[in-house]
Amino acid sequence: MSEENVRVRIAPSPTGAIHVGLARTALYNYLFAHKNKGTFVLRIEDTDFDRSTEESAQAIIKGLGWLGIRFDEGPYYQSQRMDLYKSYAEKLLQTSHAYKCYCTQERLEEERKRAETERRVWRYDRRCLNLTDSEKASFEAQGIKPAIRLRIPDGPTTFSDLIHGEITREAKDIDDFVAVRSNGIPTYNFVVVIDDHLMKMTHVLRAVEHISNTFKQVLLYKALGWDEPKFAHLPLILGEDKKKLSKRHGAMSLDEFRRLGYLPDALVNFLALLGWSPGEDREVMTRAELEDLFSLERINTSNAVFDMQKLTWMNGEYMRRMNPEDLIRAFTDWLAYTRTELPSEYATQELLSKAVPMIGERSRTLAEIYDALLPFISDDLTYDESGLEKHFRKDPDTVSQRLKLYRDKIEELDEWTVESTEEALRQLVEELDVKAGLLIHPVRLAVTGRTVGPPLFDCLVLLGRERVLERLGKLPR
RNA sequence: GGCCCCAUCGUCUAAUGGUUAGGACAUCACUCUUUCAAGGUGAAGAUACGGGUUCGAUCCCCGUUGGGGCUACCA
Repeated sequence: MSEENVRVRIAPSPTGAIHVGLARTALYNYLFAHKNKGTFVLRIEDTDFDRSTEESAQAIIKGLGWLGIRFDEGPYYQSQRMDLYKSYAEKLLQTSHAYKCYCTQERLEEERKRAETERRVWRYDRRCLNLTDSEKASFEAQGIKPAIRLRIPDGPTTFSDLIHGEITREAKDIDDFVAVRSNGIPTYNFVVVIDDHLMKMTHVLRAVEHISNTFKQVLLYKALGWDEPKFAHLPLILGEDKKKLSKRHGAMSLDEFRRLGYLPDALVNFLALLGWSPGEDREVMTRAELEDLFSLERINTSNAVFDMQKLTWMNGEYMRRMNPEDLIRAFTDWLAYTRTELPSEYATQELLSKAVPMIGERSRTLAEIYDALLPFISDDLTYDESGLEKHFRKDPDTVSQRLKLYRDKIEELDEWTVESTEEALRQLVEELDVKAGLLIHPVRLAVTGRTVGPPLFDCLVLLGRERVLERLGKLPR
């Protein structure tokens, strides 16, 4: 199924860190646009002057850029389009679809609270709906600036959602909401309609939390005599606690994922699968495949819990499929992004080019690579406690003796290679008539401080003879 | 509280008015292996409940329960 001249947008409010919910919504819009050869627009909804920051707007653009989500138009800033909105408010007033409201916020707040304690439903009581001219004049004389409210017409309001089907709400359940604040700044529900119309949006894909706003917006489209776009309300991404993602959920900002060492492609793939599935048991997909397979019809109705473990698994999949050069670049980019300095003495390009692919094979995030790299780029070893317990403390004298024997053997080696160091160990093992593991494990522990890592003899070569001899002589207790 | 949305393994999901309800992550075994990771094999694990409709419902309808969202002169 292909749509004609698709135009979609994301319209984030720049009021904080960009989190994965926004990223997923952006991704779906982006995929939908690409799939239909349409246009993807970014519009910054900064009508809340108190909370909006340019910094946050930039972070959103950067964050999406990191994910490889590019837009074809924008960013448009609503704060720069204020003049445009005025005439439409005026028009609503003239056609009696809206009215001026002089109620103070304090009074409304009070009423709301009272209703709450009395367990009554509060809705604006339309006190200002039928104000006479003289009443209005009196308020104006007192210097009270009016807000503009939309008059919700009687009867049910229905819209057809591409994912949920028809959804209806009765007029009594919709508030005469404020379209223009008393300070003259229009609100989200008002400008979103104007901009979506003016920008010729054909589809609005956004999270289900906007369903209740949609009724207000549909009414606005009607009042202004415009056709509405098609709506599709996406399921929410929930945290482990099954609540909507918010600031409370710590590691959920894009920046945080980047710091933790996740790859944008892996995150995109994972996010795509949160609320959508291509069927046929497909999971790991390239971006091109994603664009090709994506369709609104296969978006789910129910919310999805963000499963960090699965993301981590998928990230590992991507890391293992990367070629060495790309992996090294991703790793060094990550170092730069997190401002992680490597000790220059050992952290040479040469070492990185050998070590990173080897370590990357057994890591799931870039941060894990860094951690596993530590023994090779620093002489400040910390020894794994359970490793010491298992491979050393049970019989320290014997182990020390064996390590010393191995040290003596490899000190004499003509060449320092994976083969030669292994051959030396095999010989020693035979001479001592013990299992190879009895030597391998303590040696690994002594030279890396760890019980896990790349194959031992690769580690030895990576470290170089000098450091290996040094470490074999400096035993843990 | 009111309104709205939702309901398949712990999690992400697939499927059909008739299937042994499939896959993935996670878990647990076993295997491979110098460790770890990866790989291989296998195990355990779901149609929330109650009514209908139907020859037959996980699937369609209603209700219950549960979860979620919204309930601003935020978006």
